Amino acid sequence: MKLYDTYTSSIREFKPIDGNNVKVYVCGMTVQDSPHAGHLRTFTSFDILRRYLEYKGYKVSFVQNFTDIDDKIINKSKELGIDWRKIAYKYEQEYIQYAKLMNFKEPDFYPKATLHIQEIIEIIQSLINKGFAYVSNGNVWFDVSKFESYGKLSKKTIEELISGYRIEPDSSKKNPYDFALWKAYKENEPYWYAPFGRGRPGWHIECSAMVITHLGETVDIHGGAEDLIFPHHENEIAQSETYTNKKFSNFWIHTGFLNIKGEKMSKSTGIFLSAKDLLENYEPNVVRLFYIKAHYRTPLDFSEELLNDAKNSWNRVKNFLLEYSQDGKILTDILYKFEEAMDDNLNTPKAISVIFDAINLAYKNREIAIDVSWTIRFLLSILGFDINFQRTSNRLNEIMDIIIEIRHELRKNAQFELSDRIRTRLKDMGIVLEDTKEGTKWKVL
RNA sequence: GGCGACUUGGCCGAGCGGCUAGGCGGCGGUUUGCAAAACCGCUUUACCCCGGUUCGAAUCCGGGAGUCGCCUCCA
Repeated sequence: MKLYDTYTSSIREFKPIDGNNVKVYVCGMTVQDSPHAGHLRTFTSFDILRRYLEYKGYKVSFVQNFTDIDDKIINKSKELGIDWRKIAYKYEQEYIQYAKLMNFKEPDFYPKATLHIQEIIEIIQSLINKGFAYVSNGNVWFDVSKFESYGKLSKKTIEELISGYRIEPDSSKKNPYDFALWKAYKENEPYWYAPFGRGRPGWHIECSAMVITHLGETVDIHGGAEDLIFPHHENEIAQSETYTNKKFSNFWIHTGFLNIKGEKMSKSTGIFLSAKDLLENYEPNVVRLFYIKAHYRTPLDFSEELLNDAKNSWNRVKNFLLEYSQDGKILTDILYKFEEAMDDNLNTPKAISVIFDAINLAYKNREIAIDVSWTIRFLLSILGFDINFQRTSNRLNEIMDIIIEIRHELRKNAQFELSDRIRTRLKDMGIVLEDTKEGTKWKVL
């Protein structure tokens, strides 16, 4: 299996460091606000990475954090007069709610920054002792000039960074590109005691602490969306590798953005679609299909039209699976093509085309349809789709039997107006009737 | 300004030097009481532009144009 690695800017063969065990760390949400559709795209990509690695037989340790302390959370707390912990908890729970809806496989652990303050302090103290960090006005800064390979992930040099620096540097820094490991206490802000003064962790350090605590000094895969390459992941590398003297991650995987009209979806610009709005209007399977119809590294534009395309595509899959819902056997030639696509840096658009090819084939060659359907169900489950959509109560089955029986009488007597009205009304509430030669079939959309 | 990614038919989107990608939409037909679902056919020489390499390039090389991202918080 091959994966694109940002660090080497190349597609490389993936091999776990430790036998069959794969350690994956994904940078999760800073719980400062409700999740939006862009977040869901990113985490869908990593959900599929994780599921596919497991399908390949690896034992995956999957950790995705919550950063539950930062400037925006504190500001919001001040603004609303609500304890910052309550705000963080609220958005954390919101994220988990949507993650469940999206059928993201639950991470082995959801660590939180504020539960790792001791580990953070230990790392910072070590960096100070090693001479890579310095205390200034109660802040602790990482001295970037000391870390030789700074910029190697984002392909930047310190010189370039200086020339491009666009904001007023903090006066307590030696160099404008030094970043905060620890922020000095300010009035009315949360703080913890540390040997170098009370304050709170800067952004970046919490991830290093959580990775090292839960997965170890070197992980197989570290990921996030592409906006994390710089400075977040660059800084994680600098502080972690200085602390451990070991390579921090074997692979760096970054996902493309979800855009709206070509512009990056982002809370700060106001251009975004909330997870709530998205999932109220489209079922999770459709959303998932929409996301993975594009490769995870390419930018993807959001629009109603494209969501509807995905919805119609999904209906084709669903219709096929509902028509052939019996147990069958796995067709290995389809499975092989699917694996070939997925092994190639998770080429989900190609993998989906394998599924549609198989459906087309089955419709033209119905004796294999049951096995094709069975195979597709298997493939969809690897991709994280929830295919148990036939859940209907016995009560509903009985009611539908009665309705269909009555409609049958009506149609026999050519009372089409009435029978059509029943069909239309049911369709409005999401129950579709199909009058076929073999009788009337129904399904819940 | 620096660095990076991208540019494929009406729309989305694979493609990694020769072999129909796939989906959605549209049109016509088969089927149906009408629908739905499905099937068949069509949607005519798709690959940003200009050079080059090659028997052969959407695919490789050079140049140009454009879009987006990162360089500040961001999935």
